[in-house]
Amino acid sequence: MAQSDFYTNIFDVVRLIPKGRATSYGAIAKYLGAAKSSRVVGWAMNQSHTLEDKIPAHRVVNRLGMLSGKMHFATPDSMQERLESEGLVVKKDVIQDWNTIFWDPNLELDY
DNA sequence: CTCTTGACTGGTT
DNA sequence: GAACCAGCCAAGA
Repeated sequence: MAQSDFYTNIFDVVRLIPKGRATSYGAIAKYLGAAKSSRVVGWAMNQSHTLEDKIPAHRVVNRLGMLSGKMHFATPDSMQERLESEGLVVKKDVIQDWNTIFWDPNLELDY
């Protein structure tokens, strides 16, 4: 692979996020066995826009359900727009009912 | 090669 | 409860 396996795994998990749900950087990192490398997950998202295969990075937010990376999208509003179009409720850059929307790969997926 | 920064998180103060 | 600090890892200057 061009990128390290860690990066590939990150993108793979993000693509598996069901529509109408979202997860956090830490959850992905933890799923990959690197709970303390959440920053790298964020960095991977930053790289995602350079990839040929675009990934639903808008479904990945910080642990508070806040759209921390919205400013890195083409337009800051595109992230919220996408989430809302998928049935999520976003208010003030924060996903409402985050506890319900949260999709934990550690619970939903299995190696 | 060294230093800084960052789409994070958890623990302290 | 907001603010600050430390750890972790990759990329850019």
